[in-house]
Amino acid sequence: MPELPEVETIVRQLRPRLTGRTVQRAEVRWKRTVSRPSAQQFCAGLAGRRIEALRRRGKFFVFDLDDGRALVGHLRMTGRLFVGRAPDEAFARVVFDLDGGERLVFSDVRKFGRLALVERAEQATGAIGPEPLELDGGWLHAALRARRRRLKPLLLDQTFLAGLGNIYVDESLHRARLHPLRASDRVTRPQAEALAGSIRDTLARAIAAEGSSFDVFYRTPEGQPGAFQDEFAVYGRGGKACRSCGATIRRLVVGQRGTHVCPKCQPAPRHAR
DNA sequence: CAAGACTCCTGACGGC
DNA sequence: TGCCGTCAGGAGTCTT
Repeated sequence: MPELPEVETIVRQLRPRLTGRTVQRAEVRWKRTVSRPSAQQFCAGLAGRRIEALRRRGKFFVFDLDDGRALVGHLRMTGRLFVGRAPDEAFARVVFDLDGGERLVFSDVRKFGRLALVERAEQATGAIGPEPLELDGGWLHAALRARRRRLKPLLLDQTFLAGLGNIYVDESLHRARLHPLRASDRVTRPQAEALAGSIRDTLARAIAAEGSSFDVFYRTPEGQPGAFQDEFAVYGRGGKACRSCGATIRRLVVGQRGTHVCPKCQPAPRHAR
């Protein structure tokens, strides 16, 4: 599942290849992939537009266009972006013909991914929380205490913090030695500092590794897998030994999400919400 | 306000 | 071998 590090990697790789390019034509092959406006208006609005800049906001990628509007997209589970040929043409949902004869393909097996053409990027991203790469421990402490939520679902909530998904929440909580069921309003200041640090550090290391690829769904636009899955401490490691203490990693379900914890490093809270 | 259920999708996987 | 049920999961919506 592409999360912040994967989207960041994709944007970094696409930036030199797409900046300054013009979209000559857009073709929508699966209408629901375009969330707004209509597929027809989406194509008409993009024709002839030059891509001025590429950036990321949370898990969204944003292409700023020369008319002031923005093409905003979310990969959700299985969305992928390719310049040139898509490995499997059957999953190409939206195809952009660029100047110079190249093309950009939005491919998506499960069809959850979305693209939008909007006046301002915020219209597509909604009011999401701050970026976590420079997360401040003091801010996080205050924000956690202002809510009464379990830590994991709160960290997954994009309106609270933008960019974390199932993998990096589990990894960050383990590194901070906090249990996912811990009540957010019972996190101490030092624990919040540790959590902020582990989130920043986990994301930075994942970006350095160009993201995580443990199934066929995430590849960089260059077609390469990421390498961060080799550094997972808990995610997908249920039944295996914790690398820091040797205890057996457990898999539980929190908020309908597969969740991985080390019972020794992350003791269950007395006051779980 | 918090949390659970349900929905959208399809490939992968376990069971027989 | 092959069919079938179940599951995973980001985020929005609805219900409790």
